[in-house]
Amino acid sequence: MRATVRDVAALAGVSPKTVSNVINGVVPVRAETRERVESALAELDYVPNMSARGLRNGRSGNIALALPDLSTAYSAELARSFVELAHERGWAIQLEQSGNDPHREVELVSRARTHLIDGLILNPTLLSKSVVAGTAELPPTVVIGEVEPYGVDQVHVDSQGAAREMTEHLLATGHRHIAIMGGSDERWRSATSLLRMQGHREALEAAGLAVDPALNLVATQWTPAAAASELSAFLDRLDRTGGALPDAVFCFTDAMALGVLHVLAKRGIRVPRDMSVAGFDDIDEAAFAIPALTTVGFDKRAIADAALSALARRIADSHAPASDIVIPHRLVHRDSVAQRE
Amino acid sequence: MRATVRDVAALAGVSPKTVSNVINGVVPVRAETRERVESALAELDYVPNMSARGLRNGRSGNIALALPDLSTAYSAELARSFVELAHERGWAIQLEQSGNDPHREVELVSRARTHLIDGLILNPTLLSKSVVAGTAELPPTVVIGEVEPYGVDQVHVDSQGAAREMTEHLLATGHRHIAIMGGSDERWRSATSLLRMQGHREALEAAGLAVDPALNLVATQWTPAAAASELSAFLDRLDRTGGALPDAVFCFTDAMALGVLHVLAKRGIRVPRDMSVAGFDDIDEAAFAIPALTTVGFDKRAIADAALSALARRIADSHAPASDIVIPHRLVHRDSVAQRE
DNA sequence: AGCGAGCATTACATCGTTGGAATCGGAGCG
DNA sequence: CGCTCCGATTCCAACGATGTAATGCTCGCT
Repeated sequence: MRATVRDVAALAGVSPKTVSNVINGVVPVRAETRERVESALAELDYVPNMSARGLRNGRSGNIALALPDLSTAYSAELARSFVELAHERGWAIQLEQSGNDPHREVELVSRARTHLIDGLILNPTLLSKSVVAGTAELPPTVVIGEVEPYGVDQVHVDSQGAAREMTEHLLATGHRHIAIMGGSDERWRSATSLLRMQGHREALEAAGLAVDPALNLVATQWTPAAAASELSAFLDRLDRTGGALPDAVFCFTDAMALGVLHVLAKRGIRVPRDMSVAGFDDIDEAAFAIPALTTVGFDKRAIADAALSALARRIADSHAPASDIVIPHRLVHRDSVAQRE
Repeated sequence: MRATVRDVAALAGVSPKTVSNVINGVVPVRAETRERVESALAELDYVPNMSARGLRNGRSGNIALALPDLSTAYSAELARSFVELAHERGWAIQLEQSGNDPHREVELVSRARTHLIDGLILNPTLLSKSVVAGTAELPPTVVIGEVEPYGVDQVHVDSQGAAREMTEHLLATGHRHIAIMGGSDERWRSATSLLRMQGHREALEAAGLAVDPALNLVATQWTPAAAASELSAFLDRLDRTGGALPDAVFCFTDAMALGVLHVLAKRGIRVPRDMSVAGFDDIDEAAFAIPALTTVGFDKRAIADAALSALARRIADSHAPASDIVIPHRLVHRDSVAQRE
């Protein structure tokens, strides 16, 4: 059996509480006593029982990380940073998947209590104001990504600004017919998508160009497969109608850009010579795409760090004002965008 | 505050234990009483406190999933399946990263007890027999991947057989100088790598060919970046010495294949015309590589399912004989391997 | 030596749940 | 009518850690 504080106390010749004091280090303990206890701890290989500790002080040491689709590279990179940084703070990460299912998002928020969660980090795609507001008792929650501000702590990049910059860059390099992959329409919409569309539109309008709705490609999932199939359908449509190719595709995630690059390569459309492609996220694979992907980069570790800090603050003081932390981004210039004549 | 069994009991006019009996359903409860309790449960929106339950009966409902590198696509896909399937069994997944650090692997195994873990699913790269054997009290553990059999439940694909088949396929399509990416040598080794090398060697020898150690490319991490840099160094070496290009590269993971494809594209070495490339894992991105990657596919969901079943069995009966489940694989033929005349 | 101050340590109770033993109530039997 | 028996329910204790209040100890000062 595992050693308990009682065992350690007996071995060190002190009371259980003194052992607890040594471990937690808040109450002062005489140096000599501490030493005895510590060697007893080591000898018995004591590991605290988190259930008991959690029961006593209401903390489990677990926080949930809920991501929309765990199988994407972006999720993986984010999860990695979270696990590493949470560890440094003595937290373990419980992984949850929200899917693109709004019911699941609601359930996660309301049922988070089931599994000993001290806090919840949520990356919603669809979560709307009412969902969170409607829940009486929310666990301490930090939202990654951009949603309507509803008084919850948020950490995110400036999607709108970044999209505007990328489109400005495409315009500056001579592109005039820029398709977007991952747009929203009446069939499918997400907060992130809308913001990136908005930034894109702003850049176009500032340049005196109109938004062409035919160039808004909607992917119901932000995966390579969905993007590939959407782009194929689009190109087929162009073939039939004899429409002109766009000179660039701005993909709202790198994952979709990979699907786009694949389809273009397969059809003999050369990137960037015939068409430029830009992404968003700067996932590890982006640098190894063919050609290397020009994209919007930001520090995923910084997101995790900021989110965990915000969560720690929220747990400590549930009435603190909601924070809204913006993680800086930058355009990462690689080889998939070329200067047009 | 959250409602407790006491609150529910008071509302239903019964004792706490009766409430517990209703919830757990092992001890018979009169239908009329059960109804009263159940409506009280619903009214108070009772959620059991898992810390207390865990303290009482030693179960937390959490299992740990420890993967070597969480940022890879393969890890992400696996994690996704695990999270989904674990949920169906009422478990939550706690994510851990073992890195390629053997100390960390040891620590995970021995310290797993810290965080209320009912079981551990471990995907070791380096874990050796002694590590697990040396630990006095192992939590119920299932190993994903192939390691020396040391009496622990295992779930894995037949790496050796799959590698042999892939090399046979490359030989059958006329390749004669096959480099491997992800091999082991005195500097770096992993069980998986050694098995795949072994399968590769068997195929070569069966065809009467010798293994050329110069074609064994070692990547200290199985990432696109490491593979790209290793391949670049190799090609530079060939340039200097005027050696002949291999006609194929068999990458021991798809992630590395992506790095390899990128380097080849950048150097103008056409795939598959000048050189074939094969992978292993069939990650989602493999179908969207340029060209689409020929690889070894297997059902990641089946791995998760088998591992969870094995773990459930192990938790129920810690003395059950160790199982060794082999997940079937298949060659997935795409466009990165061509017939050499 | 005596006394209080102040720090180190202990005893006890408690967190919420659930095994196990004890108890209660009602049905069945002599 | 009383007794047994059995199923349903209750009571009690325990899981392990820790906050609180009480106690013990040492030291310095007179």
